[in-house]
Amino acid sequence: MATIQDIARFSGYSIGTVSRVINNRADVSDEARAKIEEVIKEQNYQPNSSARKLRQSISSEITIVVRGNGNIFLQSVLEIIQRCILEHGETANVQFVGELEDEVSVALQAVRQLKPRGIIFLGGSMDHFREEFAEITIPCVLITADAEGLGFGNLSSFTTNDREAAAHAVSTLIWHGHRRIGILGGFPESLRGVWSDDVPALRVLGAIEVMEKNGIPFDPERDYEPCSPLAEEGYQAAKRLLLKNPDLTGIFAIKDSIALGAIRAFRDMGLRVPKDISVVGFDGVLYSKYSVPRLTTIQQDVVALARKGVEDLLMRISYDSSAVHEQIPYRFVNGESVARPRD
Amino acid sequence: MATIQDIARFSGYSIGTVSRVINNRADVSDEARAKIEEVIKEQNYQPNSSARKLRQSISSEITIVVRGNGNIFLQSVLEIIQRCILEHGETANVQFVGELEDEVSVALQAVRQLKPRGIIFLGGSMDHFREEFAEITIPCVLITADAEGLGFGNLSSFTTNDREAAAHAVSTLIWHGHRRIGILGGFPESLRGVWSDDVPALRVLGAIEVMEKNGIPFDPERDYEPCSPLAEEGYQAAKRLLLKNPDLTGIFAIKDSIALGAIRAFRDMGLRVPKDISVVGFDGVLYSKYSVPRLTTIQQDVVALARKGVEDLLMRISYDSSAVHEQIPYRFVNGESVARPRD
DNA sequence: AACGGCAACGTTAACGGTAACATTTACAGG
DNA sequence: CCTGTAAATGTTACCGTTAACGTTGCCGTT
Repeated sequence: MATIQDIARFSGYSIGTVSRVINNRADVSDEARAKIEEVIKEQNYQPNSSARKLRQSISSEITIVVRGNGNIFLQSVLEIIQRCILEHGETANVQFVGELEDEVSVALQAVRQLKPRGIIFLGGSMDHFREEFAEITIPCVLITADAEGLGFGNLSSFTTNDREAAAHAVSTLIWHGHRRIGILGGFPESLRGVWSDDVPALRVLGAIEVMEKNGIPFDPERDYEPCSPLAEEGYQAAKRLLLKNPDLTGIFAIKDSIALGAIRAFRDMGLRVPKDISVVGFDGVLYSKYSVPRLTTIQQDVVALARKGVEDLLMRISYDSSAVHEQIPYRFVNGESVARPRD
Repeated sequence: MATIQDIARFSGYSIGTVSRVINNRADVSDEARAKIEEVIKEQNYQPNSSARKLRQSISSEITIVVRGNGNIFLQSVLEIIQRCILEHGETANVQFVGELEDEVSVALQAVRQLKPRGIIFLGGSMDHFREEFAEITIPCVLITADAEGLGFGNLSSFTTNDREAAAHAVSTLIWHGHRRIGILGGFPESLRGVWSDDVPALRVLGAIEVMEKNGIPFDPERDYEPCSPLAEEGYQAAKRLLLKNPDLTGIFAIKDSIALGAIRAFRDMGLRVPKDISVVGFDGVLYSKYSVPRLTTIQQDVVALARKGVEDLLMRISYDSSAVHEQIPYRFVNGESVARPRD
C-alpha cells in the first residue's frame, strides 16, 4: 500500500503539497494538483485512516448504534440509513447493543475509540443514562423515539407520534364496534409513568386514553399482557391474554411482530381472524402486507425517518445548527385483520 | 481523555513500562504493574486505537461484509455473528454491500482502510472476482455459500448443502404425489451453468435433479420463474408462473421470503394453500413458524453457521491453521403448506 | 534598488502508541 | 573487588497524516 510519502516521491512534490491536494485546499497550482492526482490514481493510493484519525482526533465516519435483537422493523430502518449515508458519500459503522449493555455506553465507547463525527441511535431510549450521555458532545440523532423532553442540545429526534398513532389504531377497533379490547406488548411498568422516549409505554398509554375517551372500560389485570417485541413472545402473550379474558374481541399489538404472533396463536386456539377476533398492529413491517390475513396496522414512514435523520445529522456536523425534534406522519393501513366483533 | 503519557507521569514510570503493562508483558515488576494499573483505572484510561492501529498497522477488529438488501435471513445470521464475536471479546464492524458494488471491492476497501484481522462474508459469491480477492491475504470466512471449489487458501466456508436440501424439499412434494411442480427464484441464468458458490442456482438445480430422477417432466419455459429474494418479487413471480402454467400443483420457492409472497399471491388468486396448491420454502426464517399456513421449509442452522464461522476465523487468526469447508446439517420443517395435490 | 506582499511549495513537530535498543540495578561467581 | 548476567526500566525511532510555520521566487510599488 502506497503512503503519502510514496506519492510525494513519485510526483516530485513534497508530502505537504500532496496533503493539500488530498484535502482539497486552495493553495496548490493546477499543475501540481494534476500531477499529484495522476500519481494518486496510478498508485491507487488511499489515505491511512488510522493516521488521519490519530492526527485529527476525528474520523470521517458516522456511528450507528442499534438496539434491535431480532427486531425486523429496526433492521429495515437500518438498511435505509446505511444506503442514505452512502448516497451522501459518507461511511458508517454499525454497533449493535447487546442484551446486557445500554446504548449510551456503547456510544461512549465508540466515541472514544472510533471518534465518529456523529451518532445515530436507532431504537432504545436515553432517559436512563442522562449523565453518561452528557459526555457525548458530537451531534446525535435518535430515530424512532422522541428526545424533545430530554433537553440535550446535541440530540435531534425523528419519530412517529406514537401516542396519537396508537390511539388511531385502537379507534379503528372502536369504530368497528369493539368494546372489549385487549393490549399486547410493552413492559409491566408501561402502565405507570412514562418518559418521553419510552415508545412501548407511549403506545400503550395512547391506546388506553382513546378507550377511556370512548367510555370503554379497561382493566389492566384482565385486558393487558406485556411482552417483548418478538413473534414468539407475541404468540405466548396472546394465548395468556385470551385465557385471562376470553371475552375480548379486539386486540391492539404495539408491534407488528407481536400482532403476527398473536394472529397465529388465535388460529391455533380455533379462532378466525378477523371473524372471531380482530387484530391491529403497529410499524408496518414489510411482511405485514403479505400475511394471511393482511395486517391492519400503523405504517411508520421508515424512509422519511431514516432520510431526515441522516440529513439532519450531516447538516449539523457541517454547520452545527441546533437540534430539532420532528414527528413524521404515519399512514394507517387498512388490512384484513379487523372486522365487526362477533355476536 | 488521558494518554499513555499521562499514565506514565502520574505513576512515576516511563511510557515504555506503561506500554508493557497494557500489553501484558512479563518483564515488569509486580510493584510497577500494580501502581500503573491503579492509575489506569483511576484515570479511566483507554488506549487510543488509532495510534495502536497506525503503529502496528493492524486493528483488533473483524470486518463483516453483508450482501443483503432486505434479506431477513442474512440479517438474522448477522445478529448471531455479532453476538458471537462479542462473546469472544472481539469487536466487529459491518459493511453493507450496495446495489452497485460487489462484496470483494467492499472488502478490499475495508482491508486498506480498517486493517481488520479477518473478514466474514455473509451471502454473496466470490467467483466473479477471483483476481481482486487474491489481493486479500488475511483469514476470511464465507457463510452460506460454498467456497471449496474456488481454491483460496485463506477462505473457509460454512454452508448448508443447498443442492441436497433443495432436492429434499422437492422430494416432499413428490412424496405427497405432486407431479406438476414449479420453481420460483434465482436468475434466468440459474438454469445453465453453476459455480460452486452460486446458491440460487444450486437450489434450482438440486430441485430439477430430483424431479428428473423421479421421472417428473420439467419445462423451463413453463415451470420456472426467476425472481429476486423479496416477498414482493415472489408475489409477482408466483402470479406470472401460475398464469403461464395453471396446472401446477406444487411450488418450490428457493427462499422463504419468496414462498411467503407466493402464498399471498395464490390466496389472492382464489387458491387455498395447501388444498389447491402446495408450497415449500427454503431458509427457515423466523416468521415461517407463524405464517398462515405455517410454512413447510428447509431450516438452515443459523446458529451453527454463525458460530462455526466466527470460531474458525478466530482460530485461524490466532494459529493460522488452514481453511476448511464444512457443511452444516439442515433440518426439514414439516409445516402446513404441503398436502396431496388437488383432483 | 529595495521592499512588501503573495502564491506556491517545503519542513517539521506533533498525534498516541509500540518495540527495538540502551541503560541501570542487583546479585552471583570467580 | 571485579565482572557477567539478567531483570527492570528508560529512551527513542518510527507508523502515516496534518497543520503551523518557514522558505522561496516573482511581481508591482515607491
